[in-house]
Amino acid sequence: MYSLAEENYIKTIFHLQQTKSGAVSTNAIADSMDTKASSATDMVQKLADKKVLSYVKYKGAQLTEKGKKIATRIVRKHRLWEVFLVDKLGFHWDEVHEIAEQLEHIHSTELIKRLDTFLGSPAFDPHGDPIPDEHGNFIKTEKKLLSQLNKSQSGVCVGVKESSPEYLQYLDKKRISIGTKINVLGKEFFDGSMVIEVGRDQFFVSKKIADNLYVQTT
Amino acid sequence: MYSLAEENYIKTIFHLQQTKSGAVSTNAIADSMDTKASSATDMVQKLADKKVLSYVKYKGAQLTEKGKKIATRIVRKHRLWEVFLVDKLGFHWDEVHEIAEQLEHIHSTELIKRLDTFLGSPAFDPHGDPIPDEHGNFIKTEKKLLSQLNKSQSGVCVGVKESSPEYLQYLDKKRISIGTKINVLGKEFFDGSMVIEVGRDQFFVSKKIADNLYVQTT
DNA sequence: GTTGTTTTTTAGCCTAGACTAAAAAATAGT
DNA sequence: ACTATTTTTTAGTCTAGGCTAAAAAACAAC
Repeated sequence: MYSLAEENYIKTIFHLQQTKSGAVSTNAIADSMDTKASSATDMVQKLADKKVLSYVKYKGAQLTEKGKKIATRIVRKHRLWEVFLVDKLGFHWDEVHEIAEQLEHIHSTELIKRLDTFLGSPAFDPHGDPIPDEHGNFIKTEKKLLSQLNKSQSGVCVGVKESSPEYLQYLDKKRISIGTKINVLGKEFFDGSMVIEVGRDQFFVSKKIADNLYVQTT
Repeated sequence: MYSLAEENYIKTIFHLQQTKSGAVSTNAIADSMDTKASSATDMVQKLADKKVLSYVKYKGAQLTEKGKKIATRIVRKHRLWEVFLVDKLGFHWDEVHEIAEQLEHIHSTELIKRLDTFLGSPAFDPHGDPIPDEHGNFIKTEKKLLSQLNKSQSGVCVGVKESSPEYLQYLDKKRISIGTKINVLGKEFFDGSMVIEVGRDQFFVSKKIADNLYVQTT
């Protein structure tokens, strides 16, 4: 069994090594956990003793298979709970992260098995991120920002990057939500603004807006 | 905000002062928390500083109104989660306590409000214990052991005291579950055994069995 | 009321996990 | 290749929450 602190480190390292390849520096860990590098060093050494990760002084840490398994289990729990909060309790997709951060640390494999069944074994969470299965396998999605698409490409909205209430209200007004298909009709290279098609509507979006929306391309 | 340890102490003291009147001794707290009296003393002093309880050295602790409010909120969460686990996820009433012990510490008032609505604002948990409302008020039930009833009295099954799988299987076999009405047809004073009526069935139960079943009398 | 027993508290120590400040290694600039 | 700078680690300290052993208060017995 791992402590709350250990689980949080494992999860953070997992996410960091998803984006950047190679070993993760203690500084990167500390930064993304809002703590100090010295604390990260301590914990990384402790986790190395437990064979959760391999660690070379001054070089950084890398999760072992064991570590990755622990991490995906936590991610699975986090995302299943998010589905629960949105689908069953009616939370908005933007309100659930913090609560799921707490729920992901509940220990009970039986609970997760039953929760998964109760939710209909969803493959994606409300932000469009894939939910690992019991064995830790999950679908790798090609998740891009809307602003990365070019003219006449299209994608399905799967989430937002940094979500303020104002931004979410904007999306509501334009009838964009998870699963909405978006076609890029035109793109202005000068300022990155776009003309997009949503349902029958066609309208202009600034780069700032396109920079905050994640789409899944097929 | 209170730490996990603090919340557990508050909850334990609350339960102890429900059963015994007057101040709760540090020893009683330590016993029911599986810790040492010295640790309980430390924590009780800390909680007294925070005005959660009043504490007189060598005399014991008593929750203040503030403390009781905190405690009932935790109890409310615990029992709502138990309803969720049984009603929605299909757990048996006997399997949920440990998981609810963890879930009761999730912090989010909005979550509890929505969970309550989702569950249909239940008044009782799967063990027959009343669920406090948002303001901490709850129904005081007259909960007795079956063995405390006399001839020709009756009660509704609301829970078990110490539940082993064997005992629960026995109840299943006899078709006794939460809500089952039980009439006492006879009672033997020599050994405390009874003849009871459940539905159309009439049968003999030993004192040991009658000592483990909670009934609510009307 | 003195004495023995039990209960409760105090004093001192331990571990997890955080921190600061200083030392050491790695990296960069010339 | 040699400094200068940045990154990372180490050493030492702090707090929360436990623990043990000893001291102190409360209670019981005569």
